[in-house]
Formats: sequence, structure tokens, C-alpha cells
Amino acid sequence: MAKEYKTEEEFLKDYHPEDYDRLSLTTDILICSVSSEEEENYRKLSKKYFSILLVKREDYPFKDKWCLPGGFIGIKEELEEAPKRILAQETNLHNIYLEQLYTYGGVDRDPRMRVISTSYIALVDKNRLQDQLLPNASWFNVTLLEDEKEMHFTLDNGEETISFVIGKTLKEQTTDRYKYTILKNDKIAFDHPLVIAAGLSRLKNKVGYTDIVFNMMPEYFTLGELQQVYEVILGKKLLDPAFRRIIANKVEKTTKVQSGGGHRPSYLFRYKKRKENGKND
Amino acid sequence: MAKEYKTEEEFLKDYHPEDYDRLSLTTDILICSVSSEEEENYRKLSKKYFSILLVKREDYPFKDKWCLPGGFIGIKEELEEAPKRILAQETNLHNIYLEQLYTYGGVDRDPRMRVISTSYIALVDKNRLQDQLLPNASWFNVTLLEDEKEMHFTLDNGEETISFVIGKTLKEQTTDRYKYTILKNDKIAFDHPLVIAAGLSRLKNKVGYTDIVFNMMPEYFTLGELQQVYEVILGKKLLDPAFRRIIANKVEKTTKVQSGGGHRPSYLFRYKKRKENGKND
DNA sequence: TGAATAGTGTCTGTGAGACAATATTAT
DNA sequence: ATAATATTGTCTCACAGACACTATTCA
Repeated sequence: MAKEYKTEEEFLKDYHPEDYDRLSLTTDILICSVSSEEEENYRKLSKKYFSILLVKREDYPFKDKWCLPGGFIGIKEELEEAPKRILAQETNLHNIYLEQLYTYGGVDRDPRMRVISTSYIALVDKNRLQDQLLPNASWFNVTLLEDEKEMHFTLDNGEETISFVIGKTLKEQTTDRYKYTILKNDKIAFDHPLVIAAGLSRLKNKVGYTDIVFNMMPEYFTLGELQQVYEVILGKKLLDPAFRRIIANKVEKTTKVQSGGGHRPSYLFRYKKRKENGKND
Repeated sequence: MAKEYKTEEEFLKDYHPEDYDRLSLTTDILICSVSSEEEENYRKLSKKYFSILLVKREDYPFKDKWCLPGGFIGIKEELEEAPKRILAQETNLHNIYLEQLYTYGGVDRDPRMRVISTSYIALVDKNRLQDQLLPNASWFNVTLLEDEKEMHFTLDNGEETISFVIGKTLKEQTTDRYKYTILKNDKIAFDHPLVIAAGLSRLKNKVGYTDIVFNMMPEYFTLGELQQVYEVILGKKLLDPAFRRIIANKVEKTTKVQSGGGHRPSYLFRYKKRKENGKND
């Protein structure tokens, strides 16, 4: 390597990428949405669930286990394009909110070979989806019980129930960064339980100080519905007045109302893009 | 791919990684610290600067430009091990606070070949460093002027001044996520200005709700010094009483004092790990 | 003595949590 | 009339911002 090059072109001509280690890079996507369950009582609001899309593996490794949709990143494909492409394959949707989560690089993540995977979280409005999914894909409702040390996940798609447990250990001199480890898991492939845990944590966090929820909402919605979505993400009930205060300058009231449900009808609201509406934090 | 395999071993025997695209994966590390400048007046506190470590490139591409320390990830190397290894090379330090920032995967990031890079931020206490750096490395003091739309960086290592500008555009239906673009840059290699911007933003953010600052502090420090560190990271002055309230339950007073500076001596404090000290958020 | 930092007291306004009260519909 | 949700009012408490004040050192 002691040779002296005069120009960049000259240097590049002599450069052989094959001399370096090459790895495989994949992407995994945590596709999130909110599902409604029909209620027996016509007066009640339909119960909401936070749900994610999983795919059943049909080949080894991890045959018959569930995993996140994902795939290889093409050699000439922009990194962000890969999750978009896969998202379009799975849901037929474009222009979806997508955010990079974390890159996982354990040496033995995949028994086939060394694979490093960049994970993304995607938020979709289920109303925009057609009903048919790819044959091996399925939406699972997610229930998360969490304390200081562990996260207990239960996923349910109506036919099958999956549960796994993630351990949280606080890193040194931080307050927020946990190191996640899989404590119990037998139906999810790869290290995908970690991705699910990371994604939910991120979402829980961000819901408080961003407007990302609206990516999971239809154009018009009632404040009750919006509150339900906040509640399933945060995993707790919110007080009405407090909630309304918080979202007051994120939404605008329309003239439409939603009636027909055995109780006072509610106005439909719409997401209001931030501009100079009072405090523009 | 229609062949049916009975077991995972059988499947793996038939699996040829060479059939898939292989990429090169590197890591770049934003090594951050706080530097003190000697003051002419013996009474004054030494002025503090936020500083990062850059390396001068000696080869093409980007010959003679500055970049972040980094390198390839070995085929059998755990992802997190690579930045640790490079950090040890550059600073001779182990057990450093390290956090993954973001994975960059633009197709033309590197003119040599397709390279995807996972960036990390590392926080070090400069007092733990020996004085000698690797020959082509240098600490730059960072000044950042930021508004809603742009970040203006000025880096200075005493001999050379580098400046670049990052544009921020708000993503849809978010409040916090900006898409960063390089508006002006001629002395920093690759897309590393983006990494610097992302790292500083992350740090600014996290300083408020975590204890990461203490990774840049020596074991004993005065509250004045600690406040200075917060101030250089946040880029603004803080009010004493408010600051003391905030950090009150993160530090513990020791019996030592620091005197000798033409003014009232201050107690030395120490980082106090959180346990059941009042609110344990 | 004076410049400089260390450290404390306290007032005020904002905003979240909590609870209560009122409004409106379909059956 | 009743169950159910929609919507608003308001009290309290915690806490951040702001400013003022006192304390202590050493050339």
C-alpha cells in the first residue's frame, strides 16, 4: 500500500473491492398498525389493539416460525429503498412512515452466514390496506406487560398465540438505554424479538413528543378514537381533559360529526400540520 | 428453490452464501469530549469546548480531507466490537460509552465501492487520555449555530478551521425527525458531516433526560464544571439554581473541596448511580 | 478590597394530574 | 329513562424560569 497515487482516478483504478471482507446486509421491518375489534354492545366503542405484521417462514432456517418481513439489500439499492420495496410487496402501500430503528450485527444471528440487518419501523393506517395479505403473512395483536426488568409480549392473530420475554438491563451512566436480551422465545425467528421490543419502546417514547401517531390514523377521526390509539401504544388509560389539552394544537375540528352510536355524537377531527400555531416547539 | 428439506442441517449444506449480494460494511465513530482552554485570568474558570476527534485522510478517495475514525467490520467480528477496536486504536481507552447512531447506506457514499456504514457516538473523559494521539489524528473544538432550518458548524483544532452547513427539513407528521442534507462542505470526507450533525443532535437531546454527560466527566468535579459541560453541549447558558435542582439527585457531595482560584472554593461532587433516591424515573 | 465563583431563597407562571359536571344521542 | 360516550371547567401540586441575595477565597 506504499504506492503513491497522483489523482483519485488513478487510485481507484488500482482499487480492488474483492480484497475486503464482504458481508450480507438485510433489512427487517416492523410494520405497525392499530386494529379494531367489533364490540358486542352497539353503544360501546370498538376495542383497539396495537398490531404488527409477521410472516411465517417456509424454509430453513427457523422453518415454521414467525418473523418480520425483510430481505436482502441490493448491491445498487439505496439503503432506505429496501424497506420501502418490501413494504410495497407486503402491503401494496407506498408513502408510508418509515424510520430506521437499529442495526443488528451479532455474529450468529443467522446460521446460514454472517448477516447484518438494519431494522426499520413502519406505521400504517389499517384503513388504507386491502384485506388480502400475502398468503403467509398475518397481523398479530400485541399485548405488552412491562416493568423495570422485563417485557412480556403476547401476540395473537386469532388462531395462534405467541409469547416471549425480553430482559432489560440498564447500561452504565445512562437512564434510558437498556440492553435487551431474549429471555424466553420459541416461535419467533432470528433476533426479531429484539426488534419488536426496540420498536415498541421507540414508539412509546416518541408518541409523547412527536406527531407520529397520525400516520396510523385515517384522515378524519374522533378524539375518542385518537385517544384509544394513544392508549394502546402507551399501554395505559389517559384522562380525557389532559389528553385533549395535549393534542389540542395538533388537530383541527371539522364540521362533520360521527353519530349513530347510542350516545352523544362526536366531531370529526383532522391532523393539523404545525406551522405558526402558537407554540411551535 | 422448490426442493424440500427435512432438517435444518440438510438445508444449510445446500446453502451457498455466494449466491447473494455481498456488501462492505464499515463503522465510523464520532468520538466526543470536552476540552478546556487555559484562561489568562487566574480567577476565571477555564473555558470549555465541545470537541471531536478527526483523522486526516492520507489516501484517495478524499485525500487530505478530515474524516471520522472508522474501519471495516470483520467477517467474524461482532458489530459492536468494531467501534470498540477502533476506539482502542485511536485513544488507547477501553470501557468507553458507546452508542449506535445511525446506519448510512447511500449508493455513492464511497467512490471505491458500495459501502454501508454504521455510525457510533463515543463519549470520553479527556483526562483519561494520554497526550499523544495517532500522528494524523486531531481534536477539533466544535461550535454549532443552529436554527429551525440550518446547522452551522465550525471546527477548530488550533491550526485549521473547518466549517460546514447542514440543512434540516422536517419529515412529514413528525415533530422531531429532521432529514439532514449537506449544504456546504469542502474539508470533511464522505457523508461524515451528517454523522457529526446526527451525533450532536442526539447528544443535545439525551443530555436532558439521561446521565450520559458523566461519561465525559472525571470522577470528582465541581458543579460549576459540570454546568459548563452541559452548557457547551446545549450551546446555551443555564441558570445556576435551575441547574442545581436538575442534577441534585444525580450527584453526591464529597468532603473534598477545590480551592486556589481567587474565589470561594467549591465542593467536589461525584456521580451518584440511581437507585431508590426519591423519584427513580 | 474587589473580582470572581459558589451556593441558597423565593416568587411566578405554566402545565400535568385528578375529579366533577354537563351535553347528547339511540334504543 | 338509560347506558354510553363527548366535552368542558377547575382545583391543586410540581416544577422550570427568573432574579436577588449571601458566602468565600486570594492576589
